[in-house]
Amino acid sequence: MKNNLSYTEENYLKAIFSLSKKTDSAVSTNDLAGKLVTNPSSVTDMIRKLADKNLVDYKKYQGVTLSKGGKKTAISIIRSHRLWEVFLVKHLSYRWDEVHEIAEQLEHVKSETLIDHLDAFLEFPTVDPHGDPIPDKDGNMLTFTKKLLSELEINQESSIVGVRDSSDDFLKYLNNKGIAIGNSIKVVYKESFDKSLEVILNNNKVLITEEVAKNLFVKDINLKN
Amino acid sequence: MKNNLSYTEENYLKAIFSLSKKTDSAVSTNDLAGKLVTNPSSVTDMIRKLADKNLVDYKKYQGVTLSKGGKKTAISIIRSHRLWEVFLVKHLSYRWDEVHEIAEQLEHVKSETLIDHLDAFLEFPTVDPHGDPIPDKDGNMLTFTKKLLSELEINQESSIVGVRDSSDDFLKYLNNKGIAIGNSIKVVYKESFDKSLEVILNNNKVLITEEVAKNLFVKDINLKN
DNA sequence: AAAAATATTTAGATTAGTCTAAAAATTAAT
DNA sequence: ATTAATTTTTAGACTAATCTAAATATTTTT
Ligand SMILES: [Mn+2]
Ligand SMILES: [Mn+2]
Ligand SMILES: [Mn+2]
Ligand SMILES: [Mn+2]
Repeated sequence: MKNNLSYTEENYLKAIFSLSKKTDSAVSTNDLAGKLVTNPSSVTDMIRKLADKNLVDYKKYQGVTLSKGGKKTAISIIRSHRLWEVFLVKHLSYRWDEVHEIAEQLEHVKSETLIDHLDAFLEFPTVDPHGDPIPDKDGNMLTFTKKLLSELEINQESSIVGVRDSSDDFLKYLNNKGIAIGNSIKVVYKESFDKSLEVILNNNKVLITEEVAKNLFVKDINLKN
Repeated sequence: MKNNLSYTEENYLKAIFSLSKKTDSAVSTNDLAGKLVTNPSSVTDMIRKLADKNLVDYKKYQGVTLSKGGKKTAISIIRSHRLWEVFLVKHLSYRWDEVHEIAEQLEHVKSETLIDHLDAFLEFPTVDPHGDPIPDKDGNMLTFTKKLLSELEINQESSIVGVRDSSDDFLKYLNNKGIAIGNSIKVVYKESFDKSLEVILNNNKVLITEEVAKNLFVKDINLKN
């Protein structure tokens, strides 16, 4: 398990993982370039390099998928990222909308033992401050069932478990409105005209626009956990 | 204060700081190359770059010194390094001989606020696990007076405050012998034959070789603090 | 099925940091 | 004060990662 990948290679693996989860198929050069804010030609170069290291499977013009090893590495970086986010929020008093950029750097620190020590110190959290599941030592993570707030049935008791849009702008917006992971939520009225929702959030009646409702995940309590 | 130096540039500044403190004069190209385990020619290149950024003062064949800004930056990286070391030992249950390499990476994480948050979380420690002083927010640090154990007067009560050799080998040795920062120490007999010392360390009589005595700093209690 | 549009790859340049070998400057020894 | 040894700089090459522009391939539209 002596990987020793560069900062850049690790970011490519993470990006491929994240994009392939959405579409559940090979990731295109252009999509990857978009995600990493670089040029398609640069992506081609790097994919070749990762393929040489057996971290991805790649055939010209066919897109790229993670190999078994590549996926394992990607997951371990995601684990590192999310644990650091928990640390920053729980112990360094950052808000959940402030931690992503710092975690982007911390996730690349190389050590055989660091992340497991951090995990223990944090008492093995299972979700990060944005509600995303944290893989354990072996790469397993909760796949709790969730749905968009916009799809939640009326009068169904639920709670906020994550965000679809994790841009700084959106997180800041939520923060201003006092909306956070773990908040209880129930839709009491759906306005058909503008698709806005009247909800009870932590016992307060609040209006939620369609745009927001489409970017908030809530727990789907029809299914266990 | 928008520095944005590379990992490498930061390491050069740290190395220049550390070498210039020892000799208290301009640092030679060769010494720097030795410290950074690189070639003199590479050092010349990098020094030029740092001089262009006004981080060092440099004239051909004359060695290099830190500018005011360069020194400030160097100190802030040292602050970061030492605070992370405290974190790793105090909260992630590492031993003091295990933390240096990880801190070498963590010290370079860029954030306006991270280190001050960490400092507060750690409750503003003034020394790191190796007994080295931690600069505060403004770059001030304790300059407690210390001397080598080999120079300590007989029967003088003192305590261990640091190491001169901070190689892994030496730290591991100390760890095995149960010698750590803060331990009380008193020399009861100096053997003239091999320059070994008989000392009382934490109320136990122990034999210390010259080699070890020359690499352990003890508090010089003749002077205040 | 050909043309047009889009996606991807190739070719060649660029930058940061490093390296080796050779040249020049400085310092030490005779 | 020459010569010799050492230190430092220059010159040129190399790798990783990126970029622009041009060349191919693929997909979509007609
Ligand atoms: Mn994040
Ligand atoms: Mn997150
Ligand atoms: Mn250290
Ligand atoms: Mn230290």
